[in-house]
Amino acid sequence: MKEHKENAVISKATIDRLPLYYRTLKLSQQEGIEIISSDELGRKIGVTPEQIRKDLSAFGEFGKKGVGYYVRELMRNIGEILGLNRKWNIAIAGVGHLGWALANYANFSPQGFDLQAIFDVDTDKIGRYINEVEIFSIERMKEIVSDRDIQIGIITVPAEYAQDIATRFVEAGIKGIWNFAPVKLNVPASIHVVSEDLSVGLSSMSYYLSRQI
Amino acid sequence: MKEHKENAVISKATIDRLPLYYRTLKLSQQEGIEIISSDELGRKIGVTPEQIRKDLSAFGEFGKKGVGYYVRELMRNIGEILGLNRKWNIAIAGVGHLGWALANYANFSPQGFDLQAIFDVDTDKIGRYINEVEIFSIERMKEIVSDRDIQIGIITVPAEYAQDIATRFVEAGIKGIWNFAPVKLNVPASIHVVSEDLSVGLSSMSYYLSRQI
DNA sequence: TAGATTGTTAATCGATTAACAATC
DNA sequence: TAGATTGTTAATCGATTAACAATC
Repeated sequence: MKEHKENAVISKATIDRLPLYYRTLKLSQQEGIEIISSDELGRKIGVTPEQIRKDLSAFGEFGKKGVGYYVRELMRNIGEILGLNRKWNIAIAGVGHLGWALANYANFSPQGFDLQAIFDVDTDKIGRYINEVEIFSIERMKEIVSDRDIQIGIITVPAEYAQDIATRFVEAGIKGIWNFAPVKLNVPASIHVVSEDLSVGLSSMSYYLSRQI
Repeated sequence: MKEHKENAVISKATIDRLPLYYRTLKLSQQEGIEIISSDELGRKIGVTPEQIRKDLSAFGEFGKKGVGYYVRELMRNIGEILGLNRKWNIAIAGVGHLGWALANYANFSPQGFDLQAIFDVDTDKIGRYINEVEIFSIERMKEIVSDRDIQIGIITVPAEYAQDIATRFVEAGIKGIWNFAPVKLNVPASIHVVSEDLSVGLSSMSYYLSRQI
């Protein structure tokens, strides 16, 4: 088997599909499936088999011609590509409804994401715990991000405070931001920002339904 | 001004940017800005001005050459395109952390989305209210979706129940599904599904940070 | 008028799909 | 071996970017 093809630029679309492959493989494994074809995997995910083979080929040769993919092996390979074998320390800023929901989300740790701290400005909330994770004052962000080696910051504060929080996260030494506030964040290019803009989903839904109903 | 160019197929990418334009125009309007150029708008959103002009040109001519776009007018036009002037009745299925957060999300109604009902299986929750919206048994879905003319269903149940809920929503007469469960839903092609797969965001973040740190 | 900025066509870039040789 | 399925190259499709005439 070839090693990873370094140098090749891999499309964002491909990267975004890898987690789907990983998740579906995991489910298949739990069902006791040991070998899966790109056809079968694609059917489960809603992606063409050619797409899957193309995506995977960017990283190596993980299948067996005439046979398919060994579920366990492909899972391990994709997990390695995605860096899921590694532990990431994360922090949430903003304990509103969404921040609270995310802080209670149980599936972070099995995926290697370890919630280390929660930040808020509300003095009523500071000092409390959500699932054994302490809520700290935002003033202590730098100290705690550094002490606990937190690499990823999650922003669930209202839009008007999001840029300030992003800047604080960056100054505290965070490397990636998962942003739920509906604003464009200005951060250095070295910081990786993933934005979840929930308002887009409903509006685009409205567009499509308008033309139909 | 031309009317909407019917027949033209508009890319999903374009549709997904319209809500960003709309939101940014709204903010600009609140700041008292009356005219905005594609350049300025693009700078605020993080999109090229050419992209904006191209996107808008699919629907008509909304600007004034040499001047820019009248904020109020462009907002009204995009709102109309997105169907935001219309009222949509929505329902949430699943009062977990995320469902609860969404049920408490205050910004639905100003955007024209009216939460009419919440569904759950938990008898402790049924009969209670979240922000004056009642939680009903899932058994009553058909009746309530029909009575209240609910067009959009939001799925925030655990992955293993999502398909069942989707099927029930469809049978109840819903036209669109906003799905937060990490599964591919099998529904008739006429049903518009928007999926928010939150697990993808963190995993892709992990990919990019792995190569960097 | 001169400068600015739109709307649109053409060029480029990127991603998906099709086809098929390789091979298990 | 024959059938199945991968990995990859080529073809197609779609989306973005560049360029510029139109015009306010």
